[in-house]
Amino acid sequence: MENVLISDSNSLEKSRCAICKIRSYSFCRCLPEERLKDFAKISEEKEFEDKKTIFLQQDQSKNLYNITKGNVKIYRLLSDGRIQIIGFLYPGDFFGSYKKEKYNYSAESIGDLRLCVFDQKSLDDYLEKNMNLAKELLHMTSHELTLAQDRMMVLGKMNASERVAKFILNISDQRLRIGWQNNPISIPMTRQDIADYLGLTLETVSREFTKLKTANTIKFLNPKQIYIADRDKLSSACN
Amino acid sequence: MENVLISDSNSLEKSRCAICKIRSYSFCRCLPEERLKDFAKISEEKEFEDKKTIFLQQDQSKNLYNITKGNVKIYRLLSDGRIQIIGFLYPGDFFGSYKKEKYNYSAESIGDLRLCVFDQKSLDDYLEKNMNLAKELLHMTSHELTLAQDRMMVLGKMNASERVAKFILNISDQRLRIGWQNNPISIPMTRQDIADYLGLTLETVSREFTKLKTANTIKFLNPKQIYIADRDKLSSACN
DNA sequence: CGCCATTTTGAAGGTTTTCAATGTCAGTGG
DNA sequence: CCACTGACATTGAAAACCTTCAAAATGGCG
Repeated sequence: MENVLISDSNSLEKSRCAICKIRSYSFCRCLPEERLKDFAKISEEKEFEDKKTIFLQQDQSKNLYNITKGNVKIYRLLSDGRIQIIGFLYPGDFFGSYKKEKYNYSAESIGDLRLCVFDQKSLDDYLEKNMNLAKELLHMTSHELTLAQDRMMVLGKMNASERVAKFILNISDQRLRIGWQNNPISIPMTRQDIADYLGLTLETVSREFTKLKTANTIKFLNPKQIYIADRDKLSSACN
Repeated sequence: MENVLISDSNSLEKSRCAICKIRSYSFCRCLPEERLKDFAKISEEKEFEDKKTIFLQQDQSKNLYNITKGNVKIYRLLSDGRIQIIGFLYPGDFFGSYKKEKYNYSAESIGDLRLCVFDQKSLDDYLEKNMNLAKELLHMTSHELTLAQDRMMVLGKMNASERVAKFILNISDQRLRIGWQNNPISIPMTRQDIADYLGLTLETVSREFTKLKTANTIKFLNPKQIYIADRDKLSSACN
């Protein structure tokens, strides 16, 4: 019975997009309700377990992805194995490539993950008929560029204490952005991941965490759960 | 007589854009010839001397800029005066902000500069009627993001020798991109600027230049003119 | 409860920075 | 014509910060 309702009536059928909880944080928020049904058709949802590769930098790019649940780390490798984590992505974040070329980075799940997968061509065709969506993507990409520039400052000019302090605040802010509590914050990635993100070693990251703990700026509920005890001190610690 | 021709005949009048030498390297390359005349009307060309501020980070953003001649440095400041140069821009490069908010960085001329200045609103309106332009901007912004991610790798994981080697190659590549000779390359910025771009001190940059010179990888025609003697060695030095 | 991965802590070492002095070059004036 | 000036670049030595290598501690999970 329910099957029948879901699969045929126009008025009663709710598309995957219509009931999507993170739509208001995604690029698709710019679409009017009546477009959601056909928009849902140009993507499919996929699930990934922890530490699964979504694509590698050297792969021929075909898709674009939107996170609906979980976290993704995107990273680059140097030929000798050195790694730089470009970013940790959250629900609502968008990644992949618009152009038929190699990807610019590799992408891997952190914890359980759910993604909307778009085909490059299908999305490009859809843009053609939906100027709003093209503009929204431009604004989002432009905003990502801002974040990337922020990270240049961190990686180029900040010392270890400042980097770690800023990292914690960034996580907190990002959680707030998608409507999660921003104080006891969970750190889903390992110390090694944090180090590769901040351009430090895991030992340095650990030492800086300890310093912040000793200064009563933060508390560790456990190694992956941080309570920010003094946000002002944390803010002033990252300049 | 010429004035008359320029100001009235539709068939004979050449718009500023129609005769623009760097159009093929700019976002406006995606416009068909017949659109150039009205496109030229939504921007005006401005000139700047060396070391002139185009805008500051804290300014309310109003404009978008396209370089038609010369170089621009875009940078961010920390409250204690530390500076990070986000990028050195070349003819054909596009900068500014799409949104009515603060700029994300400050911009300053390096040497004599000429810019096409666009009003945010006018360009946005123009996009509405020219999907191509919106897509082109999306692709260019997306490409900039790739470059920014490249720089995260440099700033986060590369040592001083690698950073300087990569810097020289980047300059060389960028010149090639806009059709300039890519071997004796001129370095328009100071050692301090290079240091602030690479997250190093000017002394370290100078020392690394000396090392490359001693290894016969590069030659200095003068402090601002570099001849790449061994491109392979330079390439392998940055990875 | 014990294992194993992860994290923390310790000590030595290295790369880059900092502080200081010297060198170079173009422009200016005697 | 040459010395002087000031901005920029190079070189040197000591110090700082982060890394490296090593060991101990912690915590999650069977």
